[in-house]
Amino acid sequence: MTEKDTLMRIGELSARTGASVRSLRYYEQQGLLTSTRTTGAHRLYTEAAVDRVHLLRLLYEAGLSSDTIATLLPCVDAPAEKVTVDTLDVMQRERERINTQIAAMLTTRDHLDVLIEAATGHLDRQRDAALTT
Amino acid sequence: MTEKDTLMRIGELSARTGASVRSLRYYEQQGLLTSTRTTGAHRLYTEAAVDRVHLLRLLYEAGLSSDTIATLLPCVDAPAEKVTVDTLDVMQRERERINTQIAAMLTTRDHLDVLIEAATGHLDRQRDAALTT
DNA sequence: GTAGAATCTGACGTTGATGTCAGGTTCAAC
DNA sequence: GTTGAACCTGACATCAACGTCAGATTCTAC
Repeated sequence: MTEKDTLMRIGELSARTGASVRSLRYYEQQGLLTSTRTTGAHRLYTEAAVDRVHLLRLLYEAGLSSDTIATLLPCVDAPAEKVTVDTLDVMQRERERINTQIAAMLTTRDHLDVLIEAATGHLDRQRDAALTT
Repeated sequence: MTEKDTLMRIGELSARTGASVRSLRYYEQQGLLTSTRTTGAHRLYTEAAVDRVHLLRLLYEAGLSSDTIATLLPCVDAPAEKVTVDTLDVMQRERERINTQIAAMLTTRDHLDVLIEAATGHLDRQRDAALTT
């Protein structure tokens, strides 16, 4: 058995992932995270849960919704068994959404760079003027 | 005068930008969009409003909030007059946020590519099996 | 001047991920 | 067995960018 069985409770998982306890419970409620339970109904997580939560955070940060993640996770876990034309469609739509949003962010970042350049220049001149007064 | 004075009303601006009428009023309420008014209080927009709305949509799509946009717009309009250390800070924070989110989206897109590859392969095999039955 | 389309303001509804609080239970250590 | 920390469920709160609806007013064309 490779089962090290080093189970942790929700507080530790929260500390190790940065996700709030509330969020972890929410993820479970959305079917994105599983846990075994203690006889007293306290949640127990394996080491693998840490990676799973990190994956969830990544996908959330990339703008995926809980629903979308719930649709795609089976494909992540069961490499090919759970794939349907619908899930493939979700993947491709999401990929498109990400592409357009990346484009918007790149353009916006360029705009910000111009603004930052102008702003630092302006503030530098202001500071110089103040120093020579 | 270069004032062509081809003013348009909110319905036309909506049609030309893709933003809903509701959104345009909301933008104005947030101080992101200005309009003159007809004697009967109907909004009138110049051609420049089209570009402004497109800019707003871009910034929203890049994840900026109304508040952030409201802070930065003066810097866009008055190249250097309205810049303070605070606005510069907002710009830099927003740039950082965009960078980390782009990173998340790139990683997620890579994951999706792997999934899509596996999925198309699996579905192709399924289809082939069905055809040869 | 009248009809019908467009617009106005104001207010309440929605959605999704999470915060927060209440009241009760369980766990770990002593 | 007692205590204090951690945990449980359930419920309501939040926030932002809208949607939507109501009731009134204005514009445009005839």
